[in-house]
Amino acid sequence: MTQKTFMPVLYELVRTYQAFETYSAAHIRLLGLTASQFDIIATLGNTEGMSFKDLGEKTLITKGTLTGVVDRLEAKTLVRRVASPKDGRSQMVQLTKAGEKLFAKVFPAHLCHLEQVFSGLSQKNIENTASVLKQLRIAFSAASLNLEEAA
Amino acid sequence: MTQKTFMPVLYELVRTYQAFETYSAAHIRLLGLTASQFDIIATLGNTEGMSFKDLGEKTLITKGTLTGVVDRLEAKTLVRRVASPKDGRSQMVQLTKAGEKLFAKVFPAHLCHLEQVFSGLSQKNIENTASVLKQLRIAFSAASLNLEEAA
DNA sequence: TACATTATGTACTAACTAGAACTAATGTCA
DNA sequence: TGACATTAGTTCTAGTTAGTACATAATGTA
Repeated sequence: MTQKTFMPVLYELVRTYQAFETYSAAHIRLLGLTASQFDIIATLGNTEGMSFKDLGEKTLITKGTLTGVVDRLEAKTLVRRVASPKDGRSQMVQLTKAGEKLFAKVFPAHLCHLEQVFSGLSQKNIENTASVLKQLRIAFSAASLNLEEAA
Repeated sequence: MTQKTFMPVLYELVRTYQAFETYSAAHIRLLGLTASQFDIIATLGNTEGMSFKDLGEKTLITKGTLTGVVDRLEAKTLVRRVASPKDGRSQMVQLTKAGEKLFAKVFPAHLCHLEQVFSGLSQKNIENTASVLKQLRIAFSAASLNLEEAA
């Protein structure tokens, strides 16, 4: 490991993620949304809405950022904030009628766009890729935990 | 493929990249740099410098962004701009003495930090992960090319 | 119950981001 | 050579990003 044999896998991780992001975001932009806005619409679709906390965990958007993105979606009247009846600190975020309508349009369209990427890959290959990525993700989680414990 | 069986692999790609980014950036911040600044310092280390174009391709930073990041590194006197002798449009970016000194310090330190992630993974696993990621990246490139050709 | 701790969301900052419009320099080709 | 297209880098904009500090509300404990 002293040969830094892990560099190629990090290189590929970053390049592949970037390739996904570029491919995906370009299509989302044509639909009139940013990648973050799409993630939120997609996450809220077919739900009763959820708290900022849950929404942030699902979309990987940190809370400070999420406030701003939801502000802009609210300004477009695609989502609304509703005070949680259970917790006075918590705000629920829900799709509006317009948000649901947009979800019904853009979500399938974007899945279709993504699907084309995988037409040349076997089911087995796809499953295997997900599996090895998960192992790598767990290795990062473990390393992060080690740091916290040391602190 | 109509079952959207590719969703798990995209989920893992995004989560794993995010885990890497969070783990890596937290350490880089302790070293007094941002992730982008580190990428540039690391790319320029042990070179004679390179053009904005080459630097952008290696670091995956687009040119508009790169101007700003280099501005800030220049303000810290870690890099300098030098007009290309061959091409009047082109600027070369080089590490200054201070930049080289910082490179010599932070680059090994960060590699060491990253290395710990891979201590629990076999060499074979690491190589395999890089290989399947590359296949996925190529699938994204091919899909992007299809779009360009259609246009 | 009173106090301390924790959790939720917002405000603010510095920085990054891609894209588009722009300037200046280079390359093409008729 | 002259007109045209392309390329390199800058500028500008709207938006995202993480982190920190903060106000408010909920929870745990004495």
